[in-house]
Amino acid sequence: MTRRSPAPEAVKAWGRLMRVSRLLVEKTEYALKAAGLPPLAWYDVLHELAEAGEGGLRPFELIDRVLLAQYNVSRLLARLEADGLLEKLPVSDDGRGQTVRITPSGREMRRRIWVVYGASIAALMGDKLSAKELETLAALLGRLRDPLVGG
Amino acid sequence: MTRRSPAPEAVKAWGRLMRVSRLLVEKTEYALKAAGLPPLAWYDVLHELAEAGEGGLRPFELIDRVLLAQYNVSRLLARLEADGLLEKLPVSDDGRGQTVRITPSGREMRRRIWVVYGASIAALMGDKLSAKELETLAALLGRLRDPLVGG
DNA sequence: TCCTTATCGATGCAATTGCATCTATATGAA
DNA sequence: TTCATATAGATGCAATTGCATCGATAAGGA
Repeated sequence: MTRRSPAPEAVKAWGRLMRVSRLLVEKTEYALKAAGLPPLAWYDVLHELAEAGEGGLRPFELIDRVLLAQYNVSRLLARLEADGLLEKLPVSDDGRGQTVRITPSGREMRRRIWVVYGASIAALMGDKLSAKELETLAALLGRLRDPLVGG
Repeated sequence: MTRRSPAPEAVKAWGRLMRVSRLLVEKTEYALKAAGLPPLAWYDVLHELAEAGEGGLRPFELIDRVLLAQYNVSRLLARLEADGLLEKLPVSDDGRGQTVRITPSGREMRRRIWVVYGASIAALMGDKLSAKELETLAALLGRLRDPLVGG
């Protein structure tokens, strides 16, 4: 990390990015709460587990995907398990680990969250920019990802 | 909030926005921590207070500007005050409130944080996109702000 | 004036997060 | 095998956040 000072355009874009992302998260979390649903992080985990299918995922695989710290994943999984949304299975070839698999309730919860979450995305992004603009935005944001991060 | 489901472009842009903003915040917070400096939220407050000048700001004015909940601002100000970075003054025409003013130490701390924060912005945004692209990004993000929010 | 309601800011308590560390198993070198 | 090191995941404890509410002052109508 060099010690140069940033271009004014960079500062402006940074400020907008920080402010807008927080605003959108806040509004979405609020909508979920108002609907009596759990927070976004739960959706992220359920989404990844649903994608992973019956084979499930190891917690350490989840860590990369959901961008949470190890201890946060550990505790989040414990909460989801307590709610019956996923199950932890021992993994045969590694006694340290476990495999986490989504349950039918978990899939149902994911679906219920998506009704509100998806609507929030539609209202907060889809209604504000055209498809072309959304693609431009996604492309520009993609260039800000760490080169080490694929996808 | 309608119950429509979002366009694929909206979902993709949303995902990028969520992921990139978290990634950039994380990297910046890490850089600050590594330099023995306080978190970004401290900078935000010190920045606003520095802009406000000797007249200071009322806490409720700060709430809009830094996009934090009232109780978070209340406690954040208490921490900054405990560190001597700001002072709270009674306000003559409103017995309920106070005015918060930055101290010289506060200005110095703001400057020190900016060395690292600014460098982080330069590295994470300035180096990744051209000035023109940064302007496009800022303009698109600007359109995502709530219409109620000015600026 | 009196009373009701609104606003400003603080705070008790529970939940969550961050940090450091722990236990247990795996891996790899000697 | 044996020991040192690395990795998977959990957890004790402190700090922070979120929620609800409080105390105090203001504002506005009867």
